[in-house]
Amino acid sequence: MVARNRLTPAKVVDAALDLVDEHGVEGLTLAAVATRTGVAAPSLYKHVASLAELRAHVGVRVLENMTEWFTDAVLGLSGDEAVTALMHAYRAYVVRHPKRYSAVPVDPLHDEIQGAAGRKLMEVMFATLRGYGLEGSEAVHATRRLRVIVHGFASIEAEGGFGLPEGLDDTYDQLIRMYLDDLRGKS
Amino acid sequence: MVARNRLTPAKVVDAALDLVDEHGVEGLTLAAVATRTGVAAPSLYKHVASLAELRAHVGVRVLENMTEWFTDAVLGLSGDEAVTALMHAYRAYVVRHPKRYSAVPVDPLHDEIQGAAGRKLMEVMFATLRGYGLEGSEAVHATRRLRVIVHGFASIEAEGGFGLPEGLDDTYDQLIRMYLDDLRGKS
DNA sequence: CTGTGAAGCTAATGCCATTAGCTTCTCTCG
DNA sequence: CGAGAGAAGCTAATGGCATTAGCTTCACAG
Repeated sequence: MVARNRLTPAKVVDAALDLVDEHGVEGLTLAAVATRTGVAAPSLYKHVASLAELRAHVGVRVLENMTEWFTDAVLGLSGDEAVTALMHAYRAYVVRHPKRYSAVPVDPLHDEIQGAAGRKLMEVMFATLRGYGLEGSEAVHATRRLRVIVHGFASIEAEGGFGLPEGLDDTYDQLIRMYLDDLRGKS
Repeated sequence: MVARNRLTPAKVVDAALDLVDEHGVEGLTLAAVATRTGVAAPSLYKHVASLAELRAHVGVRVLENMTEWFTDAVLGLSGDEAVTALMHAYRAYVVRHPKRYSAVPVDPLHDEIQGAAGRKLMEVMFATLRGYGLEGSEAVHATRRLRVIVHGFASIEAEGGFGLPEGLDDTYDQLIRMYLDDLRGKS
């Protein structure tokens, strides 16, 4: 029998993610996680090596969540439809969880803990561009351009960086069209 | 006569900016600024209200610096030449000062301290697009798209977010061309 | 020559992460 | 059934940091 109220690394990350969603990255503190999980702060070290590591695991959780969400969004679609769906899904995720998105480091690829999760997310983007007949570095460039657009827009919107939210839907539609035209123009 | 070794708010921000450049935002601590300015930590409060305020002032400094740099870059140019110069200047600034760029909040527009500096920077972008005959909200959208691209690329590059730096120049050139084509297509 | 205000200092508080070392509980194996 | 080992939790202690309070000093103005 597994004990009932036992804390696990997963539960610690759950609590941490909730804190990030509610109060942003600055709100993620071991003291707060301890309170929320009903445990003394030093006890957390039985499940997590440090605050830094906990932050990394939260990042993994978010990256995996995004990957799942985006995969669902593009399943069964291809070409412009798939790209459009992916871009809308990306924005929708960030609008729904703005603080969470701001907490994910932009450079997960070289991180020991987050590397795999980051690469999987990139894979989804890369795969979505299949069918455009891009070869070698062309595909890499196209993926990068896509990432620049979705991340650029999302990170600004997540932090309220556009003045008024007036017409943001239009701006995003224009970005999507710009990207699709660009893909087409290079074929 | 003004005393020689007197600390001033400006000197405090100087030291803070150096710390950010060297060790990133996390490295910006009042204790470190105190050491670097040769003063006891509490003495800083004679010049700065809090660590948060100091961070905001560092942000202002960077925004002003960027504005100056970009203004120089586009002076005397117009149309595609001006846009290209602005985009290259943006990337060049961030490559030269990556940690500094990461320290600037993405939402300076609504901040009491940084609002004016943020708006001036946006003004430069907006003005660079003069001459394309964009009317009303068209100009707003075009400015936003430009910002999305330059910020998206720069923030990823600044944190080493692209896998290898292979071919990043090409990727950026493609983004510039994409944006220019987009501007042209809408005229 | 004096006194006032700014700039600096030391002492103290409180929050947080992290470490050390002890206790307790649970499951496994004899 | 009965240890005993290992995991998970706890309290106490340390050290870094921001911030506040209240004192001292010093340059300058009158």
